[in-house]
Amino acid sequence: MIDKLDYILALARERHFGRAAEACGVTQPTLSAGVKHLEEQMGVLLVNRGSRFQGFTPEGERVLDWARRIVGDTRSMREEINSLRHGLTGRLRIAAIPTALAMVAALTTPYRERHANVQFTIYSRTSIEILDLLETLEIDAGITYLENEPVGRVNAIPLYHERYRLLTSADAPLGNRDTVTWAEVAQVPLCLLTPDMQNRRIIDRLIKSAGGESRPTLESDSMILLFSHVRTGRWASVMPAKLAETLGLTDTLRAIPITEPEAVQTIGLVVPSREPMMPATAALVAEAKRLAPELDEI
Amino acid sequence: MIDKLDYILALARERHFGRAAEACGVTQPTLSAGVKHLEEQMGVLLVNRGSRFQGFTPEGERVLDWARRIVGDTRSMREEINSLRHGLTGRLRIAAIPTALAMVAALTTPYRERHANVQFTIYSRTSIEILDLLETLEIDAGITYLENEPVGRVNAIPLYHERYRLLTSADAPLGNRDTVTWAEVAQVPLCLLTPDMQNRRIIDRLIKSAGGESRPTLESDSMILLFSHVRTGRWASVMPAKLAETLGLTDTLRAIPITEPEAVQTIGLVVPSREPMMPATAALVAEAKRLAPELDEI
DNA sequence: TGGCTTGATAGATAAACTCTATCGACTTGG
DNA sequence: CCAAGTCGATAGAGTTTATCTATCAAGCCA
Repeated sequence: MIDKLDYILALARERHFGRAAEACGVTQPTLSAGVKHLEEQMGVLLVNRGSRFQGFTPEGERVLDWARRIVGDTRSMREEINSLRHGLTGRLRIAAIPTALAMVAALTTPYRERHANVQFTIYSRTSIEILDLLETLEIDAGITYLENEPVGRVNAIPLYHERYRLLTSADAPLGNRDTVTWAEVAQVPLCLLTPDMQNRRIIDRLIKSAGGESRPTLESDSMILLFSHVRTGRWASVMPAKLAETLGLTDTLRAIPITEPEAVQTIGLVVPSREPMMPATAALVAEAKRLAPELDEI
Repeated sequence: MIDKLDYILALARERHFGRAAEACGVTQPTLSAGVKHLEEQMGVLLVNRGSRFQGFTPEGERVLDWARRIVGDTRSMREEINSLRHGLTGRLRIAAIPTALAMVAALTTPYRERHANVQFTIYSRTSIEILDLLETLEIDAGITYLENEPVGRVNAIPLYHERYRLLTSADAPLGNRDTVTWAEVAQVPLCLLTPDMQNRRIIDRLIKSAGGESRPTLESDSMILLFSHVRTGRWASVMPAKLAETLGLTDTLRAIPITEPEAVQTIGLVVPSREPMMPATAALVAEAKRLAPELDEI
């Protein structure tokens, strides 16, 4: 029964019987039979088919919802019982927004001190994707903005505050300043994240509210790429202070506070709001709460 | 897998392999094998055995907790999918405190108008037992006091307010009064519920705070029994106004408001706090919310 | 000790599961 | 319009799992 529920979860992810079967470690006929069996048990078709996968029926969608919960709980149960005997083990799947990636180490490092047998998989995703992945339980935790855009049925633990800096070389325009305004930043050609990133949308909004217009000369979904451009001394960017510090400032590369307004975003850990949590996730939440007070000091 | 979890739930209820097997509709060896299989999967003993059932190990208790959730969700899923096609069906298990039993009909009657295919099982239990049954998901909803004693992880919907009356014959002492005080009530020989009932504890507290002492001449766990005694004209009791009205007042049998203080208890529907609820339970909550405003008018 | 209760075990049978191989419907590119 | 490819369903065989009946061994109580 639980296996079958797992089948349709894979099917929802892969949208393809063959690949879903592979993901479950069974052959395609086995998965097909499993789905069919589930449909017989429920007395209703769950999957629309017509010589290929065509999505789920409304009933199928509801079953999917329950299946995520039931399969997730089953997994949590195993992990909990296992952790009672061998301490925390398993793999923690975390997704973080690109601008927060540099801060993840602050969380994972002390965590690993305590729980050496837990492994991590960390994805770089947009804030919207993170909420989706949390909803479908494909990740155990996310690190993203806690404000601005609605978060769904999740628990949030504030981690630190993101403040913006103009990252530019010292000999570029504005490069000698102690602070700059958003109105001034709006005049500079920038490298920014792509507009599917909330960070970009926030910066666009700030520039716009300062009367400017955001027309970046270069866009990318990779902070590394943006930073490497700025590093040449010929480009500028706007990024969170902590990220700039982590990536490394030099004499010629400056991170200048941007004021008027001094924008502050709260970044936090978000986990699916289900009682009880997986032990490994609960430990991550504990670590986040322990860490939060000192993170803004760094 | 889910079957096996069901086995240990039955085992927890029955505390006996044979009876648990019977409750699950399988033979005892099948249930034994199922439990053993579960223990192998978890890699840890779940049940303490020594030629007979001796309770669960700590790990077993945790698995039980998860099993209630997982099995409950599975059941909820089936019910929901079924209700999408055939409307609400199934059986709603409700437990109510004795003093609220007369009010249950106010909830079940309009419910049944809307959902004719839902069947009811209604238990009379103490408020403490109701919370236990909710915790272990052995009932779908309870009707009990919302105040005084802590309710656990449940959602509560207020239904109505319980006000106390001295139920006595017109020609008995105090029988001609329009109101009486708790101090006066304390002087009268009473028939009351047994002390395991919260209603009794509340009345004891009220009598005590009025300087009296509660020494009922007759105790029972059945309101019917108390009422039938009062009906003879030779006994008196304290019971909620609504209950007295439901049981039927006559010229010679009076329900006299008790004042100083005028004690009011909130009675409400409580359901397990899990998202999402079973559709039949959700409909009961909806009915309760619909009904609550008018119940106090009756 | 002897009878009773309780849960584990053995062996037979039935049911369920999963695989390989193949089919038929549909899509796509030439 | 056809040939090749993709996708999911189906058939049939082999294996595994589940469940039953019958029986056993340990503990309990008189």
